[in-house]
Formats: sequence, structure tokens, C-alpha cells
Amino acid sequence: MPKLGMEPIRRAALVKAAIAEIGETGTLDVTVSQIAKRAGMSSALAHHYFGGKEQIFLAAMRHTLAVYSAEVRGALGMATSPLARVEAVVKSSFSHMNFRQDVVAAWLNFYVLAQTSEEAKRLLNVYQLRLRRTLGHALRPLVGDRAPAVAARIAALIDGIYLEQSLGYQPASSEGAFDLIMDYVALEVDRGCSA
Amino acid sequence: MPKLGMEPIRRAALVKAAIAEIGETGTLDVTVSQIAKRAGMSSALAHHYFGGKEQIFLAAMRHTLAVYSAEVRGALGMATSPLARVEAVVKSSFSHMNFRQDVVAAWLNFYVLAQTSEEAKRLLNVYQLRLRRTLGHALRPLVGDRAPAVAARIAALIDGIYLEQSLGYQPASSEGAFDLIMDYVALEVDRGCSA
DNA sequence: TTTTCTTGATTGACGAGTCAATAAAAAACA
DNA sequence: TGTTTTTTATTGACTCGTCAATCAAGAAAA
Repeated sequence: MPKLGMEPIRRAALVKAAIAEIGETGTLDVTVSQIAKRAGMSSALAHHYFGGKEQIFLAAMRHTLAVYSAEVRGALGMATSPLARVEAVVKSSFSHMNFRQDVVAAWLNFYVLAQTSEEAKRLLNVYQLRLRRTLGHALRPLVGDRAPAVAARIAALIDGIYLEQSLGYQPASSEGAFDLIMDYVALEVDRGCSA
Repeated sequence: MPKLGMEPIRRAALVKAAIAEIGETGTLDVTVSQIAKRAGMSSALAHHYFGGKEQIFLAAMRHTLAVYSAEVRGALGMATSPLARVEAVVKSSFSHMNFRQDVVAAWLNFYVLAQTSEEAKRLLNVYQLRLRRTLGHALRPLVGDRAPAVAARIAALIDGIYLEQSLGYQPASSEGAFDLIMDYVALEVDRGCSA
């Protein structure tokens, strides 16, 4: 059976299966066997390609982060105004690709993983910083010096909405989440008439 | 040795130890033995009083929720204005009692627990709904019909800040978190001069 | 025949939950 | 009062299952 160049295919399958499995179980408490089985191979092969469970998780995390980043970059590329840039970032955060039940569950568990894995913590920090930086730049023309504070608030809102979504009661729609945040942004942009 | 009426003492010790252990490990992946040892007893006794690991977790969660609720209630009791009521809720969320490293880690893991335990999910929902209701009532005199939306945003901000705090980089100060949210509230209260 | 894939079987560790047995207080009793 | 019995508290030792990680061996390309 062995076909050549299987490594990248197997790795991708395992990463995808890991996210699906974490999403379905809601926990990092999934066995390598479960992941491997879902990916259509033996657990031994999973160990062969990744070395260990944690490294599968980290790869899944990098993948999730990469998908998100790519979507943000793509959306930013089409934005022509500062406000559109903010909208691009926010909209990407709640796109069908990223706001799915299993992906949200994976995010939640990555935060837990970051409690014990330095590498996971590093990855999450890269994400956090980049999000703030991107939002901050986009906001500068709109709110001036308040940009960092507004960016921090938007980031916290995104994380908070993800957390609520993870509970899965009445799944907040992507549009609802988007509006919730952009209404706040509008408020910040419109300020300046009272002070 | 056996002294009578140990049950409540043991249960309290186990709950406290569970939170500390979860906080230190950052995971629900703690053994009953670890918790029991920290609480100064054998693992058999922990099983005797609680029946199983999950029930220890749920008790720890109820305790965390109860401490938080008590603090909110206390702070609300001293508030005389609507704005003071909002401040009371927000300030309680970031008090020394509730914003501690281990307690925040426990919260994070309770969200994970809620993925698999119906009871945990129920408890978190009670918390979410009560928080929104309390904030909504306090906000009504300040922002009128926008109260539910503003309450939802505040709730998301609180959760998001907790999530960031769980990463433990440069621990956001309680005051910083408080200001971050109350600045937003002020913005909502001041609105109405542009539309 | 060398390299790349692949797995079944195994190992070794760990941990949840059970149980029988001990110890001390309290209650019942003589 | 002194003695027995019952209740409450407590644990060491054990069972049973699970799972990460390893390895030797097989199968198919190159």
C-alpha cells in the first residue's frame, strides 16, 4: 500500500481529526487512538509522524491560528477604509470557518493547553499581540490615541463571545456577534461631542 | 482520632484544595490523590465524602460561584445610584477574592467541564443569566432600551479579560480591568448627542 | 535491496473507585 | 458508674481499566 510522500497528507489528516475530536469531546482528554482512527490510520502511525500527543495538539493549534490569520489577511486586503479594516478583522473572527462549534471548542482547550505548555502559551500570545496590533493600526485614524484601549476592548469582546459560544446555548449568530462589536466601535468613532 | 461532624470540614477542605490544585496545575487533569493529599487526607476519604472526582469539581465550582455571588450581593447592597450598582458588579468581578490566579484558572476549566457535564453547564448558565439580569436592571435608568445589549457587552468583556488573565502574562491589574470596562460604560451613558 | 510506510502486539505506568479492617467517639445499657 | 454496642471517621491495599509510547516485523515502492 505504501505510497510515497504520505507524511504531509497524514499530518494534515491528523490535525483535522484532532480538531474534530476535541470539538466533539470538548476536552483535550482525547486519546491518540481516537484521533488516529478518525484520521484513518493506526495510533502507532500518529506517534510516528508527530512523536507525541502534545505535538499533535500544538500542530492543530498552529493550523487553527494559521487559518484564522489567512482569513484576516485576505479580508484586510480588500478593505479600503480604516473602518473597513476593523470590520474585516471582526468579521473574520466570526466567519463560518472560525466560529464553528468544534473550532471554538478547540480554542477554549488551547487556552487550557497554554496553562501547561510553554509553546502553546507562546502561540496564543502571538495571536493576542497580532490582533491588538492590527486593530490598533486600523483604529488610529478613527479614534487617535484611544486606539490601543479600543483594540484591547475589541479583543476582549471577541474572546468573551467565543467563551459564551463554547457553552453552546442558543448559538449566537455570526451577524449578532459582528453587530455587537461594531456598534461599540461606532460609539467610539462618534464620540468627541461631549467632552 | 475520629471527631464527630467532620463531614462539612472535610468537604470544605477538599473544595479549597481542588481549586488550589486546579489553579496550580492549570488543568482538570489532577488526581483525586493530589487533591486529597493537599487537603490532608487519604484519597479514599475524598471518595467517601464526594463519591467521585466530577462531584468534587462541581462542588468547587458551586463554591466559586457562591463566593462571587456573595461579593456581588454585598457590593450591590451599598450602592445608592444606578451607576454605583454597575460599578459594584464590575468591581466584584475583579476583586482580590475572585481575580486571583488560581480562581481564574478554575473558571477557565469550569468552562471546559461544562462541555461534558450538564450540571456544570447549568451552573455556568445560571451565572451568565444572573449577571446579565443584574447588569440589565442597573443599566436601564442609564441607557434605557439599550440596557440588554450593554449588559451583554460588559459580560463579554469580563469573560474576555478573565481569559487573557488566564495566560498570566503581565497580570492585568484589577484597577486596569475595572477602568477598561467603566470607561466603556461612561461612553454609553454619555451618548445621545450625535443621533 | 534499500528506503518509506504501516500496524498489531506489548509494555509500563498511572489513576479512579472499592473494600475490608481499624479506631475512636457516642449512645445504650447494666 | 462501668460495659457493651452502635455510629462515624479513616485508611492501606487492591482491582480493574485505560492509554501513551515502543518495537519488531511486514508490505510496497524505488
